Amino acid sequence: MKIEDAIKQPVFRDVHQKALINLVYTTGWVQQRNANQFKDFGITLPQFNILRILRGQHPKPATVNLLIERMLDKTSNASRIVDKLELKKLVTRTVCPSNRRAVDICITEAGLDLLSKIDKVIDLNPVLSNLTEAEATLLSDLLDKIRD
Amino acid sequence: MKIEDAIKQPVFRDVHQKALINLVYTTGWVQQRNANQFKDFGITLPQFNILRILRGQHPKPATVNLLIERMLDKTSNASRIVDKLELKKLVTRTVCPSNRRAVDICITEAGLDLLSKIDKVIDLNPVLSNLTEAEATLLSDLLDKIRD
DNA sequence: CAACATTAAATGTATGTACATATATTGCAG
DNA sequence: CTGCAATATATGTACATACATTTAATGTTG
Repeated sequence: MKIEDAIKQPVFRDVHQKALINLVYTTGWVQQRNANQFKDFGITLPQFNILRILRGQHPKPATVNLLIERMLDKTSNASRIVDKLELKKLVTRTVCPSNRRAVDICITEAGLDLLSKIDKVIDLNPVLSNLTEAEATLLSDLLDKIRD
Repeated sequence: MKIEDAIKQPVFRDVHQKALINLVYTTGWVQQRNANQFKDFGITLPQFNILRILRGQHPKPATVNLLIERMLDKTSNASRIVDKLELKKLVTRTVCPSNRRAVDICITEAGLDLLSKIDKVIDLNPVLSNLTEAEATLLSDLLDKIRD
C-alpha cells in the first residue's frame, strides 16, 4: 500500500519529506508485526533483543556495558530490561568476580528454550520477504547513505 | 557509515536480516536527530507531531479520534499527549457542543508561534539531505513494497 | 421510551526511553 | 597510602507506548 493511502495524506511537501514519513511509518509497522509474535511468549521486543545478544555470547557472560554497545538503541536502559528478564528466570545476574563493579549476565536454559521456540515462529514469517535480495541490499545501502 | 560498523556486527544472517536491522537503526538515528531539535523548545517529538496536525486543521478544531487517525503510530495515546500540550498552553480543549462525547482541540497562538520557530530551525537541517530526489523516491517505493 | 450496543475520551497498569544523578568499586597521581 | 577521577551499574523522574478497562454520551431496537 502506498504511504499516501496508509496515512491518508494525499500530498507531501517534497519527496524527502515523503520518504522520511514513510521510513518512520514502515519501521513502526514492521516492529509492531514482530512484537506481536513475541507477545504470545510473554516477552517484549527489547527483551527479545537482549536475549539474542546473550545467546550470541553463551556460554560466556555479558555485562550491561556489552549489552548497551550491541543494542540498536544505545541510550535505552539495559539494566531495567535485564530486571524483567531476571524476574522471568530467563537470565541470571551475578557480580563479576574479577571486577566487582561489573555484573555478569547469562542466559539460562529456559531463556535458550524460549528463543528457539520463537525462532521457529519467526522462520515461518520471514522478515521483509516482499523484497528480493537485490532490493534488500539496495534498501540497506540507501539507509547507510542517510547516515553518512 | 555502513551498518556493520555502526553496530559493530561484522556479519548478518542474510541481506533481509541486515536490511531490517539497518531499517530499525537508521530510523532511530533520524528520529533522535529530530528530537534533539525540539528539545530546546520544550516539546517532544510526539507533541510536535500533534501540534502539526492541529496546525493543519487550524482554525478548525480536531478531535482525539482525528489525531489518532493522522498519527503515524495509531495505537499511541493522543489523549495524554494533548494533556501535556494543554499544560503548556499550546492547545485548548473544550467539549464539542454538537457531540458532548467528543472534545474539540485547537492550537493556540502560542502553539502556532512555537511551530513557526521550530520550522525555521528544521529548514536549516533538511531531512534526508544526503539522498538525491531519485534516491528518496526509490527509498519510499521500497518501503511501500515492504508493507504490501 | 427503556434496554442495550456503540462511540469518544479518559484512566489504569506494565513496559520502555531519555536523561540526570547516585552508589560502589577500581585505578592512579602525588 | 590517601584523595580523587574514572568506571560499571543502578535509581529517579518525566514522557511515551501498548493494551485493557472505565465513564459518559449517543444511537438503535424492540
